[in-house]
Amino acid sequence: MRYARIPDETVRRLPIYLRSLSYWTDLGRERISSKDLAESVGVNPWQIRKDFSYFGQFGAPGVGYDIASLTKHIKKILRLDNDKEVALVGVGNLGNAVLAYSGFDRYGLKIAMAYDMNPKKIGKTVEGVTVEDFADLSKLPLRKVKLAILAVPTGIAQEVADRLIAAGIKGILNFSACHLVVPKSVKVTHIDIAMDLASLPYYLPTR
Amino acid sequence: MRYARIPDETVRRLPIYLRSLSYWTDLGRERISSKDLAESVGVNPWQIRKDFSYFGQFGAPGVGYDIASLTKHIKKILRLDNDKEVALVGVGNLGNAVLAYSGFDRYGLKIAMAYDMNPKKIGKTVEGVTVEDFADLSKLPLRKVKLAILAVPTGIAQEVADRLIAAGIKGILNFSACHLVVPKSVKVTHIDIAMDLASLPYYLPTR
DNA sequence: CCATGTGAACCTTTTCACAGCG
DNA sequence: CGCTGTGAAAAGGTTCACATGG
Repeated sequence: MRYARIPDETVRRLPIYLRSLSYWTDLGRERISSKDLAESVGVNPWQIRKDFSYFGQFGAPGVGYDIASLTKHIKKILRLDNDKEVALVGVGNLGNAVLAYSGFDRYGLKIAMAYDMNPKKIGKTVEGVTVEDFADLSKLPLRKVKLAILAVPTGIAQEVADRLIAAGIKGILNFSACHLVVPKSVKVTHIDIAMDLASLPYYLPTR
Repeated sequence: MRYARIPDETVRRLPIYLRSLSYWTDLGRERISSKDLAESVGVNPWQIRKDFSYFGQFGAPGVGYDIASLTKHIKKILRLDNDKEVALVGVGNLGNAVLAYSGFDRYGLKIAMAYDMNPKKIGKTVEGVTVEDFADLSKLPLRKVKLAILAVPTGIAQEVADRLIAAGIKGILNFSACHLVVPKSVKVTHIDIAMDLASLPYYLPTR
């Protein structure tokens, strides 16, 4: 069943594997078994083997997976093989945290530009990125950026999203507390910190 | 099938409904149909009706749902009916953003204390919360806090998680880039910004 | 008549068991 | 013999169609 449709859940897990593989690479390891990889990411070994089976044969039976080639292949599947620039919109508290975050390199992702509407912020350089005027969003197509991180107040999120899409953005990581209405050709991933926290109490022991 | 085991996916969606309901409440609306609610959160009407059916009968056929009583009931299901205090560990860029985030009230959640190991930060007050010494984590049980947000560097995340659990924490929102190993009685929700961004390119149009 | 509640069908994902290969 | 790859079974979730009730 090689290269058949890959389940969404598998796609969601691939970056997790990638993160762990980069960890093992840093430690100088060359091969890893589904069992060891499973343990380090917190899933079952057969889940991992099944996931990898969707995109061909990889491991050597009796030996395991070659970390370097597995990494390369997962990156290709996820289209992370070429470095990608990402635009950040909204340089408030959260935007600053995103700019300071160091975990993007591993995936070949780079926050290459930042936008804000506050005149006091425009022109300043944060973490090596100069904050540009929100009004210049329309010039985005020139830079061929396809991904954006939306870290603006909820009230203007939809409007900003519309403008991002008009500027050619095809993938949005949305931090604001609202559902975005977008064309089918645009993929939105949503992070709502409060919401994630809100589902925890349900799982707390009742006592 | 009332009050039978509620699917995890339904539990995950309940806070989304809650968020939308609070929006409609603010607008002064009293009743809402599954169709309207569905539209405002981006799911199907029958999904919503099915979700609600797990915990009893609510709506009035031909009329819709009473927003106030529905809100109350969802909060009860999620155990958000009593206000809950949350401990934040790690007051770096991300920790600051979490402290400044205003979306917790809606769920009856409140970041009531913050911890850091940096002497320069200890004692300072950020967003009304005074940063305490990391070493005082062990005093946490006295405050009956069950939830914590982990916003520390990846390298020390597991160690800090162990200490949180030792201090009686039962639910952790983990922002660090690693899988936490915890006892079954502890629930961990994981947010990895880079990882969420990393799965977007897969869904980009190939052209 | 309109909108809910739900059994049944359908689809997706996970788990299992084991064949196959170095 | 150890570990991968995979069909098949089981579980979990979504969609549908329609009975029901104000």
